[in-house]
Amino acid sequence: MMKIATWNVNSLKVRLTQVLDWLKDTQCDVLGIQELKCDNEHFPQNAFEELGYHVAFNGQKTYNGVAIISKYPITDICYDMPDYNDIQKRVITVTICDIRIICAYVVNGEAIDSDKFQYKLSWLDELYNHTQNMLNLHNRVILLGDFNIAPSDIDVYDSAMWQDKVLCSDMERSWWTKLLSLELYDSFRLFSNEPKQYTWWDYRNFAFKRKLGLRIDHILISPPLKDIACGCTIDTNPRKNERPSDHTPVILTLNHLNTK
DNA sequence: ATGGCTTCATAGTGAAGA
Repeated sequence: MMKIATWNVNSLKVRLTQVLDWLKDTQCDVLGIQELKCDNEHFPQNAFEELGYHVAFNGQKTYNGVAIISKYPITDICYDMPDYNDIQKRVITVTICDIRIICAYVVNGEAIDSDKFQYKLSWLDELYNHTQNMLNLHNRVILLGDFNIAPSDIDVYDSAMWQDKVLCSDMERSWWTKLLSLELYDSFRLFSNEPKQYTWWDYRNFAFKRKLGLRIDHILISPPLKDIACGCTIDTNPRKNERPSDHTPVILTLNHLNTK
């Protein structure tokens, strides 16, 4: 059994104790983190290594930043997307146990009519190309992270209100469909068709307590991993912490994986 | 209800997140 998770922590500095406690509690093998909001000089490498984890990170001051934490050795680290000139640190790609893992923090996009949305669309095109390249080179591929896309109306607390809004627009959902047509699977939906299964809730208006959320954090897997996937769950417990992240972790479980 | 809350930043008429 191997547990692989994604979690947008919204500042690793603020959330470090919560992340370390969560790793101890869940015994997670691999964790992709987004929104570090810390530069590489301040990444808390020792704290993870003291728990027996390896780390790879791609951070910057103030915003963005991604990392991968692993009980197994990390090799072939690729920072950013090689063919895309982007000062924002949103992607890191590594190999762990012969699985190519892409950890991504997708651009939010602010609003459909904004410049940031145009940046989001071009950025998504580049992530599609990068993922396709990885699939051409590797059989076992995982693309995980904060996608800032709710794939369908059952992933949204008020789909009428969110219709044509950023995170739910036809443009973003078309990209999602195109991405999955590379033969990737939304691992959460392999095991559940239940609506109202969310990974993010607004800090405001008691959104978590009122169950007003979105499912925007995902773990996508290639066919050989689909064959050994035995569960994918959303762990809402960290959202109940004092000073929580607004996102909560998603955990994929794989069976029969040779970790040598 | 164009607000609500949180973080990082600076001391703003804040910016950004989702």
